[in-house]
Amino acid sequence: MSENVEFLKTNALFKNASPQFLKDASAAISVKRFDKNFVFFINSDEAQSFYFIKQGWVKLFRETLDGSQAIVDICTGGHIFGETAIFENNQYPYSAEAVEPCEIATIPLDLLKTEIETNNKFALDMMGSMARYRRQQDREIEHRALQNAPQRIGCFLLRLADQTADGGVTIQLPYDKMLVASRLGMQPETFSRALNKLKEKTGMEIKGGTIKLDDLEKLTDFSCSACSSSFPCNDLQSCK
Amino acid sequence: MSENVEFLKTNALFKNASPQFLKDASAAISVKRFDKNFVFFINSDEAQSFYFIKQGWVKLFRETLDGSQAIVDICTGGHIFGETAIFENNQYPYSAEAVEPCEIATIPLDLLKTEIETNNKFALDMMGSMARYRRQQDREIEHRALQNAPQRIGCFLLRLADQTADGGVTIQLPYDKMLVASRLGMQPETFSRALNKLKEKTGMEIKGGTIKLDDLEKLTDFSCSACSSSFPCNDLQSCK
DNA sequence: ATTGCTCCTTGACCGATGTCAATTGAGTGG
DNA sequence: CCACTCAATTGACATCGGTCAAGGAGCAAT
Repeated sequence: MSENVEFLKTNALFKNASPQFLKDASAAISVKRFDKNFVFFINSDEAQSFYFIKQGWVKLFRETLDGSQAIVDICTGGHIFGETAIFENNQYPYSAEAVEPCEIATIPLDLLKTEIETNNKFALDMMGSMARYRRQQDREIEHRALQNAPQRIGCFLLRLADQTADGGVTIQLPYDKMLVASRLGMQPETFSRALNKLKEKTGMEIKGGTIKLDDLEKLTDFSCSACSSSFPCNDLQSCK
Repeated sequence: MSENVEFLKTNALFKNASPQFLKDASAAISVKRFDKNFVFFINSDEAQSFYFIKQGWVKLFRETLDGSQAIVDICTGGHIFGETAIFENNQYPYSAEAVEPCEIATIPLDLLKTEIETNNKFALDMMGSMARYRRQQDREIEHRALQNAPQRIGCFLLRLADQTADGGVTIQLPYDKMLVASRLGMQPETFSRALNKLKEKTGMEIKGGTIKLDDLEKLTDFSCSACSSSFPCNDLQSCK
C-alpha cells in the first residue's frame, strides 16, 4: 500500500526532495485525522516521526516547572513540525497539540535524516527553511522588547491582511483570541483591552474574530514605528 | 601570502571543513584588530564577508524607526557572525559593532557558500549550528515571557558560573552591566535594582562585575522554577 | 589633587501589564 | 427552550518595569 505524497510539495522544503525519498515516504507515511486537543508528543519525548499538517492548526509549546506555558509556534496547513528533533539527540524540543481537528501526515524521521545526508540540494533547502525561521524568531524577540501590546497585535493583524485590496481590508483571526494572546505573549485580558485601544487608534470594526479596516496605513503607522523592518514585511511565514 | 587558519577549528562548525576550503580561506582571509565601537556592517548592507572572532566581544543588533535598539546577540571568541546573510539574499539581517577592542578574521562569504554546497558533512554541521541557535532563541523568547527581571539575570549568571566548584562560586560579568541589561532586554536601572533583589534572595556578594555566591542551589531554585529546562541547562552556547 | 568622563546606582513617579473576580455572550447538548 | 460550559469582556487593584532626574563611584588625563 502506498499513499500519494504530492501534497508534500506544497511546502517549499520538499521541492528538491529526491525520488527515493518520495517513494520511501509514500510507503511509510500515515495520514490521519486528529481531534482537538490531541497531543502528538511532549517535550523531550523520544522522536520517531515528524509531522506534516494537511489541515488544521497545531500549537507547539513548552511548560515550566511552575505550570506556565510558553508558545513556541502555531502552525497550519503546509507546515511541518517535530523535524528539529534530528538535531536534538532525537528528542522533541517542545510539545505539540492540536488546537482544532486536523489532518496530519506522520513521517519517519529517519527518512528525513537520510535525505538531508545524501541529497545536498535538499540540505540547502533545509538550511533556507531554518534561516527563515531564525529571522522570524529574531523579530519575535525584538517585538516583545520594543512593541507594546496594541502594536504587537497590529503587527500580527498586518501579517494576516490581504494586501491586494487597497480599499477596505477584512481580517479573519485564524484561531481563538485566547490562543492569539498567548501566541503574542500576553494575557487574554490584556489582549482584549489592547485590541480595544487599537480599535480607537485605527477605527477598525471588530465583530467576533472578524476585523474590518478601511485604511491599512493607519495600522502600519501605528505598529511599524516600533519595528526594525519596514512594511510590508518581507517574511510573512509562520512555522516553516 | 597565506594565513594560518587553524584557529577556525576552535569552532565546531569547521571541524569537517574541506582542505580546499581551508586552503582558499587561508589565501583570502584577513585578520585584523578593531577598536571598540567599530561597526563591521549595518542591517541590510550588501554582504561580502562573514567574520570570525578570535578575541573580544561583538554585539549584533537591529534598530527601529523610532531609534530604539534590540540586541540580537553578543558574541565572543570562537564565534562567527554575518554568515546568515547567505540565506538572506546576501544582505546582513542585523548590524554588528565591536563592544571592546577585538581581533577579527574576515572571510569571503562565497567560500562558505561553496563549502555548504559541495561538502555535505559541512552542511550538516551548519544545520547543527543553526539548530543550536534556534534552541537558544526559543528559550530566549520563553524567558522573556515567563521570567521576571531578577530571574532572567539569575539564569544569565548560571550560564557563566563554573559548575566544577561545588563550594563557593565566583562569577565574572563578561562585559558592561549596561550591555548585560540590554542583552537581557531590560533598562540599566531595572538591571541594577533586579540585581539587588537577587542579592537579597540568594545572599550573593557583588563587587563591580564580580559576583560571589556560596550556594548555587539558591540561585537555581530562584531562577529555574520559571523555565522549561531543568538545571543544568544543556545548551550554554551563545552565538554559534 | 583636580577635572571630566562614563558607568552605575538610587529615588520618585507613572504607565503598562498581570491578577483576581464578576459578568456577559456564544455555542452545545439535552 | 433551558442549562451548561467556555470564551471573552470588564472593573478594580497590585506589581513590574520604564522614565526622568539626581547623585556617586571609578578611571583616565592633566
